Amino acid sequence: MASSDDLDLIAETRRNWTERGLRETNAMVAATSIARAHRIVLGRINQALSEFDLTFSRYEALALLSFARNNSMGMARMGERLQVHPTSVTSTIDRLERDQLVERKPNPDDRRATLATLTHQGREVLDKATAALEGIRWGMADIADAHIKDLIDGIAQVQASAGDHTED
Amino acid sequence: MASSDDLDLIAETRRNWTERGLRETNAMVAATSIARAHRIVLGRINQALSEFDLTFSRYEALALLSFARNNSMGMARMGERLQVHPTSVTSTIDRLERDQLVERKPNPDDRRATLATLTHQGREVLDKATAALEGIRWGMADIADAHIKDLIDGIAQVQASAGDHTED
DNA sequence: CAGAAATAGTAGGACATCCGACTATCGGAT
DNA sequence: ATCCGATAGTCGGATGTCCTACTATTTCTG
Repeated sequence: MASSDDLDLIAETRRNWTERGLRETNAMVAATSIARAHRIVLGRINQALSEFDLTFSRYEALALLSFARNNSMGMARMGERLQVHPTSVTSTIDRLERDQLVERKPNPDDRRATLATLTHQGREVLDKATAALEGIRWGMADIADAHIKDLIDGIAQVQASAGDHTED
Repeated sequence: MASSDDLDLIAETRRNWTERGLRETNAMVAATSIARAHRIVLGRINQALSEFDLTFSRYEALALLSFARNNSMGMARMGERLQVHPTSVTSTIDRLERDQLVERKPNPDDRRATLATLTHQGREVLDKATAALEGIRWGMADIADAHIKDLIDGIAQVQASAGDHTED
């Protein structure tokens, strides 16, 4: 089974590092595991979304707008909510606007600001894409719900610690 | 504290989706959490590595070569071990070779293949970078070791399930 | 042994992400 | 009222990742 190969891979990596005298092997394994899990899960999700010419980043942006008042939100606020750099928001909205899923509109109260607004077409695509993602359980495949909860708890530790270190 | 803001963010997202009637909210939260944890941890690691003009991807490649016989390995095998696409290996080795941390050498036993070999300079940079990463606990900051172990176990479920679904 | 299938690596293109720099605008302090 | 720092958004550049397509070899098959 390929799954046992994967576990062997990690075990061997840990062994190599331990032989070399590394202290924080658990932290090292966690970091590499997060990177690999990210590639695995994002790969599955993006494949499911490719049918709609979407990526997970763009999907998240659409979903965020769909929860906002008037389906509309300033770009800076989107960056805060999605926890990405402002220039990433620009890039994401560029592509969503190109595909007519989102519109840029000026903010009448602040001429610096731009409001991203979900279009009717954007809403329709979002709903279909959501159904597709539910079908694949957001890339979590056949992992038991109990395991998923443990995973969320573990990652929450990372996210919680992030708030205390963003001010470097 | 910003950390509670982060948790609020997740809680609010979950609430929004639940109101909309989503079934697999745990899977959804897990997927978005992995993506954000990845950005957080990789950001910390890459910042620590920037001092050495390295990124985590390139660091992983150097480390992999350092464990190989003769500090040398075929590119295809590197892709398997790092679990990335062959073209990503080409790109990574390109940059490592540009910085003279790795050399490409022909494989005398197979004229299709190319061996990536760690240079003396690459080994020195790797050792310094490893010390720096230990200093920041591979981006896992002040998370308790017990929590890290739980996180690893949770992610292992994702990786284990990956082997059974790559043949789509 | 000749042709087909598989494998190794690269080239070109699309995206997502970050950083530094830049313009426009807002707001507060003097 | 005016000047200066903070904020909103974009631009250009670098990197990492994937995909498709292509060349060069190797290996299998009939």
